[in-house]
Amino acid sequence: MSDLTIHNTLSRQKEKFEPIDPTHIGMYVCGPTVYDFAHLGNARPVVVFDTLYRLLKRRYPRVTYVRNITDIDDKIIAKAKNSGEAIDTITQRTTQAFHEDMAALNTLPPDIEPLCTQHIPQMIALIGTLIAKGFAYAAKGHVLFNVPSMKNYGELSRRSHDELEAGARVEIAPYKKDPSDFVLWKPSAKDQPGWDSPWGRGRPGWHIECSAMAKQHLGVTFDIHGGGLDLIFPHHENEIAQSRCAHDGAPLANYWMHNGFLTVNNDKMSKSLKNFYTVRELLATAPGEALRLALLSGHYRQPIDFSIESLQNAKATLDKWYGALRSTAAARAESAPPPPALEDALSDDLNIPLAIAHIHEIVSALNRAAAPEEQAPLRAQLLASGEALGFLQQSPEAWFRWCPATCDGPTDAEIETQIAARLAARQAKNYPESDRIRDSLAAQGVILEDGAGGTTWRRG
RNA sequence: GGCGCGGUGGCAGAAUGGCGAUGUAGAGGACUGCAAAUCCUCGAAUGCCGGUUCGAUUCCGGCCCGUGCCUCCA
Repeated sequence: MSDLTIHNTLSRQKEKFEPIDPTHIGMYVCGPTVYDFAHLGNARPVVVFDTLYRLLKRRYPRVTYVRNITDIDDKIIAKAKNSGEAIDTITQRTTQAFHEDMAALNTLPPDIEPLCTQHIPQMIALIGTLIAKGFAYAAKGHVLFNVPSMKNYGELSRRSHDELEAGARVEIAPYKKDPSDFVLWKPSAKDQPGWDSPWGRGRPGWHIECSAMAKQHLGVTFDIHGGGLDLIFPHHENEIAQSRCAHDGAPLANYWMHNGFLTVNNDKMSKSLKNFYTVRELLATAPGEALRLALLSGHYRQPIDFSIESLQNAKATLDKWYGALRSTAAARAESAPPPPALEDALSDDLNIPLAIAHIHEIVSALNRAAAPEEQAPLRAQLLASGEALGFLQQSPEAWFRWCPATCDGPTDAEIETQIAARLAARQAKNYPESDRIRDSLAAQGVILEDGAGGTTWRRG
């Protein structure tokens, strides 16, 4: 197996991955703020880092994957105020929906999924350390990180302090010592959730949670930190500042990985632009696996322009893959590891499009193979390759019977009855009648395929 | 303004200092009662201009076009 290389945002280059401890890899990925359904852009890093997680698990004996849930945030507070719902109700419901949506995309759950609200003491301790070491200060109920106090601030995003000031576009709070200082702790009004702290009742700023939870679950320095491109600045930059300054300069993570954006009609998909699709609404129109393939069809660092057409293409591709499995179902596949070509593609900074091309080649070979003993090893390769990328884990029958949420066509049993009637007509050489049945089903979204082993069907 | 990313067949999308994958769409054929699926065959691409080089899509420079970040963001 070839070396694993990773594009490290710190160096803007591909680097050979050298784990801190080859027997135990640590990975942290920023998770959702739970105030609303996940949109497809939120799902991209989850799917991408799930694929990396699967690769790491095959290459190393143990991997700890941590993905947090941000369950305290001003957007959540605002949502609760507007809707009249309790914050806990919103965060728990949204977390559950997130879990359901991500499971539908065939993502494995992380090993640890910490909640911010359960790590307040760790955040307070970290803030205390930063104050004690002279990197943070309290002012008017806030605690702020003093950016000029850190010499190397800006290494990840490659921004100098001067550039930050030049680009400042927000109103600068009067209690800040420096315009680029950011909040570690802020006061809560009586009607806002808050926790007692040495600086009064308040709540954490956005960035401190990840520093505190990463330290708690992965230690001071760990291997890989992932997230979307837009988190590089300010979120990850500030995480680095907090953690390094609290830990005498020790790195937070050795490798920083960032996925590219998802666009819709070439515009960034975002809640503020209101041009987003939620995962949930798309799952009503297409199988989760097709959504996953659409999200993985481009390299993880490149932008992906999502469209309904790209989703349909992904579904058609999976139809072909599952079709190969269905037509060779008689050849029992033993289990096998994914082929080296696929592992090499994934090990080269997660070249998923190339890995998918290898799957196409296996499918073609499987379709060409006539003898069961020839098919069996190819099936094994196909199933293993699919699992490596989070595909092909259901039965072909289940795949082809998938129905959208609005499914109002014939039931499985009705289809079987029609197929039997058509078979009788065919045997009587009553082709007008058999074609009428087939056309009738086709009009209802059911496609029949006559094969050597009988007639199969699928919902299109 | 500062920092950054990208431009490859109709579309999607890899790779590469020398034969430019893969999928899809398209054309033809095999198979089929007819289809569908599958298989076979075929046509089809490196934004523009320079430079380095025996050779550039790849490296360098310029230009054009698109796009992201610069304290809500995956």
